[in-house]
Amino acid sequence: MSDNEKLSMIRHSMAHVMAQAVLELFPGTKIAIGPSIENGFYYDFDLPRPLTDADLETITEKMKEIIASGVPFERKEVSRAEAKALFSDQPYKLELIDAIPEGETVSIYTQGSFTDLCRGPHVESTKKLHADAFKLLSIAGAYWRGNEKNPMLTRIYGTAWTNPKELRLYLDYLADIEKRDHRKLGKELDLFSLHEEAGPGLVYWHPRGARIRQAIEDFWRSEHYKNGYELVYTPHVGRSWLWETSGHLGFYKESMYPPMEMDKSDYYVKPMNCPFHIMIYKNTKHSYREFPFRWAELGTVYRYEKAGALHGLMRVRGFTQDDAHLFVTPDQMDDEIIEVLRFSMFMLHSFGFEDIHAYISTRPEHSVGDPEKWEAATAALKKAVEKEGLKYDIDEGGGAFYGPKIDLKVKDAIGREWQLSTVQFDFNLPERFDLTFVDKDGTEKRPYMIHRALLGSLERFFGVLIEHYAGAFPPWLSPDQIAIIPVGENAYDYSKALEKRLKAEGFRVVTDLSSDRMNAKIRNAQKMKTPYMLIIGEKEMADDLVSVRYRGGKQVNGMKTADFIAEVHKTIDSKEQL
RNA sequence: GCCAAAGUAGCUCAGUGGUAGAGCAGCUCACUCGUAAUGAGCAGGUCGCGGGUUCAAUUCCCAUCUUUGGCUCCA
Repeated sequence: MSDNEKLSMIRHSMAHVMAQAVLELFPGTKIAIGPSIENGFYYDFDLPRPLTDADLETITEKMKEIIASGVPFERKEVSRAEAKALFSDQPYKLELIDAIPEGETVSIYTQGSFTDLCRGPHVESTKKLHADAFKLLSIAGAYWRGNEKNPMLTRIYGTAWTNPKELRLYLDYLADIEKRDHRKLGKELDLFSLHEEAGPGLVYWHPRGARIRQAIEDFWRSEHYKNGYELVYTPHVGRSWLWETSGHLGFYKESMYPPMEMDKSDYYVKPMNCPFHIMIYKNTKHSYREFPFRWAELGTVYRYEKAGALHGLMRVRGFTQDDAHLFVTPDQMDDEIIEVLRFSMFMLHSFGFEDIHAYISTRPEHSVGDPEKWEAATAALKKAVEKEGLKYDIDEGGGAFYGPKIDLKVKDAIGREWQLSTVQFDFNLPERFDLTFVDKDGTEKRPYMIHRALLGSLERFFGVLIEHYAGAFPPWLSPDQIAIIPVGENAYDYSKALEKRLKAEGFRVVTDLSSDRMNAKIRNAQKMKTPYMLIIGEKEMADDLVSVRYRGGKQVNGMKTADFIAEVHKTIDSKEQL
């Protein structure tokens, strides 16, 4: 048996123990399901009253008693009728029994006073569980069988491991996640804010956050020009005609901000940029000779996200997509996709993401467009990921109704996966807007249209970056790259002159002229995770030197200022982390 | 949208049926200091917003907004 199977058995058994504890503490509770999941387990209950965090303690104590009692887990196969009789007062279990396909065995597991309908397997006895290697983590709501039409049950999440050391490691990992939380760091580093009174899900980029965004955007724009893109700008609102034609008013209306009426027309704030880029395309008749078109825009869009779905920078109502639309002829498709993917990988690598996984989604049941085109497009996507040597999974039928796609997910510094890039074919909009070009033979043909975003949205990407770097950005992205710290007042003028000199090099520099002690200034710069701190006093002033304190704590005293400048240039230009 | 919890000073948080408190940040003054917090003082809050109960509500109740953890959703 693999370690994973063993762990999942422990977790599943732990879920049963928890259910027993809950039933003993809260008689009358209806139990639903309780599987093992990644890192732990949960069980869904229909409880006589809501639970509090204090209840988790009580349940934990009860679970420890059950574990200590060392009762065996006993499997028994029963008939459907027996099972129904056993669970006659458990409506969710009855529903589950009815869902078991005819002819499949129905098994139950019993430990102590608790019997559950369960396929198993379980550990032999609660002796095999470790009373100090589990922890109940949270109480949450969850729909019965995941359907929002069904009643909402109370879910208790827990984590369980083979020994206390593993549990501690996992809890440390959770603490690390908390430390990296972009909402917390966003406040501490003064990067951005959200204002409930001014509208939820709308992001305010503070100067320090804006510097990072500026660095990202500058890089993004110059790379797009280098890679054969043109940049465009389009409006933020459009008349209903645009959204009727695109079809968004038909299938996406509930996610759009409501219309504004003006001159007897309805105007909508854009939830996406594509129809606008299409208007540019339609402005003139196109020849195959002009192809391909690659139009990119940092386009700000607004979407109505359900209140409960909002989450820091990760899920917002207004955001800027690093969007581009490619219009290509059928014979350019393969090469273009390869290029997009290569470009995408380059961008992600530039931001320190090395571990990248691709997901290709193919044609769903309900789709628009010629199946042959779907085939060709999907083949182009596969060819591209293979050419790039990317690991990939295929999500059969997981594409949007309008075309197949590749999503790229990156692993961050602590192994969490984030979806960033997406490349999607669109067989819907060219049809709806009747896009054409004149081919070699003089006939009008339909171009292929490809949507792509490399970073996803700047807001979300920013959130991911904050968590990836835990706020300690590589120098090329740091809001302040260098903090000058004069030792005493006599070094103030010199420090100001040095600041000017470093700024002339293009560096982002601050000088701390506050009345704080030098130690406090170092502490403050360190807390802001500034990569370079320059300590300036008599010695440095005398010989045009700097004493460098690096963010990591390393010190190099008496460095020639010119050498320091060269070193910082090198680190910034190479986009290295410090 | 659903279940649950929370909302007190700029931040982190304490507290109470009798109109609020700490630390940090801010401001003022003194100190000018050699690698993660100098000291003293001052100022700062309709206790999320609306309603109800009460002699009295920040505290109890209802409603609402927002946030958090999940669920659903993410074309």
